[in-house]
Amino acid sequence: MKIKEVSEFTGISAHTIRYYEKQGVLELPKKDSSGHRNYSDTDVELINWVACMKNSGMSLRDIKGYVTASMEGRNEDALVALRIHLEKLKEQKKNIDHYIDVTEAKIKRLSN
Amino acid sequence: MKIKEVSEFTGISAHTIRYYEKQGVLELPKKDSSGHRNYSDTDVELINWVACMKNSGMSLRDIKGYVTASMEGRNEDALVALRIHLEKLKEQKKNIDHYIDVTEAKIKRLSN
DNA sequence: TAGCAACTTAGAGCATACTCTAAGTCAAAG
DNA sequence: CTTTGACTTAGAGTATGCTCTAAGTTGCTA
Repeated sequence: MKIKEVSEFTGISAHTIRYYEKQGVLELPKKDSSGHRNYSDTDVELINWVACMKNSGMSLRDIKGYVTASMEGRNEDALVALRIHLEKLKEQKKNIDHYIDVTEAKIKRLSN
Repeated sequence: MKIKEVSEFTGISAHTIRYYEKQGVLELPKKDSSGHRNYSDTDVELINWVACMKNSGMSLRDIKGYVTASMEGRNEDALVALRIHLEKLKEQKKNIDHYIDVTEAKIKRLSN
């Protein structure tokens, strides 16, 4: 897959994919004979999961930690990163539930 | 209340409160004889609610919209801002629930 | 073979939201 | 009186995460 196809498939812009590679969040894929990025199915799968983590609010620093552990076969470290993120998501959910309550209450108070 | 007390009460730093005033998110409070900010109970109450909105992820632009409507007595506009924010919170909650599921599934898959 | 789209790089610019610095004023405590 | 600490301002700097630009190469299509 070329970068544009990956971009369309994952919803991350080509600019952003290159940016992630420059930041070390993603590894550079193999290049074809004319120097263009050529992504394997495995690469695309990883980028897709990165998109998911990004959308769920994981920081690039943490995504990089996950990806690096993953690429180096440090499976336990990758899992730890995911578990920490999961805890953050659950915390966020709790906070949002609270803020929904508070905002609903405020709206009710102002509606009189 | 002086700015430091407001800062302690609301959890927003004095720097940030001044920044909000410069950005027009908050109105400048009355100043005492030596030119220091002197916040009324009403001011503090508003800043506290601003802190709540900020913590729940409302952008400064939207908080400014709410505060301005509120200060100008445009109650319906203030309410609309809150209702829009409430919808965003509910959307966020849905997304987070989804990402919790996805992350848990990923963890399970990697745990084998 | 000319044109066009898609690719490449380094690096600049932007949006959001702070966060800090410099230089100075002012009031109360020792 | 002088030191301490909180306050004032304008404005610079930081962090995150893009987003775009410039200048150039490559490869398909008419």
